[in-house]
Amino acid sequence: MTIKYAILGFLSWQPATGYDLKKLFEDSGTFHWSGNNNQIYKALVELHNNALVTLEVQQQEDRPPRKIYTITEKGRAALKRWVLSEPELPQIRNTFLVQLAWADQLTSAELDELAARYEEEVHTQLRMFRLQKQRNKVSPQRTPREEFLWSMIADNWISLYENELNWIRRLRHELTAYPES
Amino acid sequence: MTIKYAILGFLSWQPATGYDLKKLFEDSGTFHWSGNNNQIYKALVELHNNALVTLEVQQQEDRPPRKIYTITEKGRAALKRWVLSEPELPQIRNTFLVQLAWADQLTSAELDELAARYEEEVHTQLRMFRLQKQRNKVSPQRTPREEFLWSMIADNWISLYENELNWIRRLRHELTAYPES
DNA sequence: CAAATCATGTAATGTGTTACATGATTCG
DNA sequence: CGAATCATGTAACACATTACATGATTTG
Repeated sequence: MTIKYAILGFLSWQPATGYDLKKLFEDSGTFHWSGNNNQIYKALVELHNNALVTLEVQQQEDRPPRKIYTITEKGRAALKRWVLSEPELPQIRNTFLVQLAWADQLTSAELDELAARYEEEVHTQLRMFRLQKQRNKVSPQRTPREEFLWSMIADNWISLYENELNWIRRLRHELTAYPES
Repeated sequence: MTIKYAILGFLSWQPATGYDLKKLFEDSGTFHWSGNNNQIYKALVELHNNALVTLEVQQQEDRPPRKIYTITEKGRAALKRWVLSEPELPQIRNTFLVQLAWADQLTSAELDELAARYEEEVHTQLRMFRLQKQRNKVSPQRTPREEFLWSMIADNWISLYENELNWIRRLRHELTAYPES
C-alpha cells in the first residue's frame, strides 16, 4: 500500500505520467522497491477510481497517449492522513545471515571468502548511496526543512550500510581466532 | 526460496516436524519472516519431492499424524552449495522514510510526535532483540565457532536497531533548528 | 546499426500474510 | 472455564519481480 502514497507524494509536487513516476522511483534510490511498471500503472488506476487523482489524456501521433495524473484535494488529504499514521518498523530480510547461520560446515578459507564477498557487495552499495546523496537528483528542496528531511533519508541508508560494513569487518577480524570445526 | 534452506539448516541439526520448525522460526527472531504455516508446509512438500528430505509418518490417536522430516545427503549437499552461493545485500523496506519524505506539510509538533513514535517503536524492538540474545534459545552451540556466528547474527540485528535509534534521535534533535514551512 | 528514450500496458510467476478449519488435552 | 499446546493443512489475498508486447525517434 505504500506505493500508492509514494505516488501521491510525487504528485503533490507536480502532475506526472506513469512513465515519469517510474523514473522518479528509479532515481530516488530510497524508494527502489516498486519502480516497476506493473505496480505503478495498477496503483494509478486505483488512485483514479478513488478520486485521489484526476487524469488528462494527451493524444500524440506515433506514440501511446500521455496520461497526465494530477493530485486532488481528496488525494492531498489522504496523503496527509497517511503521513501522520502510526509509523512501522523497517522490514529487513537479510539472507546472508541465514547463510552464516549454517556456515560452520565451511573451512576457515571458505568462510572468510564468503564474508569477503559480502563485504565487497556492501561496500559497493555504500559507495553508490554516497554518490547518490551528492547528486541529490530527486529531492525538491523547496524549504530548508524539506531539504533537511531528504538529506536525513539519504543519511539513513548510508549509516545503515556503514553499520553493516563495520559489522562484517569485525566478523572477519574476530573469525581469525576460531579454528574450523 | 530462502525458507527452504533455512528449513534444511534446522533439519541438519536434527529431524523435525512442520510444527517444530514453525516454533524454531518463531523463537529464532532472526528468521522471523516466514514462521507461517503456509510456507513451511508447502516448502516441506517441495523438499520431499526433490528428495532433499525423507519423511516418516507417526500415527497418533486423537491427533493429526506427526510427519517427521529428516535431511538426506542430497539435502546436506544442497544446503552447503547454497551457503557458499553469492551473498545478497539485505532487502530493506522502511515505510517510515516514505512518511518522512512528505512530512514537510506537518507542523513542528506533529512532525516531532511522529518521530517520537518511531523512536519508541525502534527502542522497544531493540530491547526485545537484546533480551533474545541473552536467552539465546535456538542456537545449538556445538562448536565455539558456531556459537560465535550465532552471536554475531544477533549482534547484527542489535547494531542495526542501535544505529536506527541514533539516527532518529539525531533527526529529532536537529529538527529543532528548523521552523515549520 | 545498436541501444536508449518515450509511453502505455498485460501475463505469469514468486513470495508473504492473514484467516480459516479441526479437535483433543493440558495448564493457569 | 478460557487459553495455550499439539499438529496438520487450505484459501484468499496482498505485494513484488520479470518478462513480454508494441513501435517510432533519437543518440552514441
